[in-house]
Amino acid sequence: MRYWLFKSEVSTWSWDQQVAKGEAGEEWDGVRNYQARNFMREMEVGDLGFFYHSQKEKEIVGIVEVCAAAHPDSSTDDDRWECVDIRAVKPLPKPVTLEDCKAEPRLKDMVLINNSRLSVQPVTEAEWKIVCDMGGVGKL
DNA sequence: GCCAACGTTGGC
DNA sequence: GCCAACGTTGGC
Repeated sequence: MRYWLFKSEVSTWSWDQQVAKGEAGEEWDGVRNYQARNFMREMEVGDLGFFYHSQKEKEIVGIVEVCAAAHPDSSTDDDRWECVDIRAVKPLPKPVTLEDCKAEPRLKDMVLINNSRLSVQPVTEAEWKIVCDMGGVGKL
């Protein structure tokens, strides 16, 4: 079981849209970055991830679960690109902002802080627990 | 709206 | 295979 972080601009694909897809989930398509794609290839069904709103809100707003392993990205004919499907699990009772993460010394190595441009990134188990605590997430 | 960081492209 | 030019992302 591994942990991840999915980043999206609200105007492109928001948490609310993700929630509206319900149990079926939705393709995390449109990723055109090799590093991000490689992480998606490593994902397994059941892995959990944070859903992060970039640019305006800059906060982790919810938790998602990988519900389909990597497969060709249906938004392009280019077979280099693959994506996974994710479904919303639950929102964070208290969203954790980028600022909050920067203020927490134990999160200083988070990829989110150190490589802000990577749209799909790994999260360590320790980081996962800290952010869940900060966000008021109870049992999943 | 600006700019720094980064990834990709293409000429050599 | 190097590197300059360019485009994109995302924090500020």
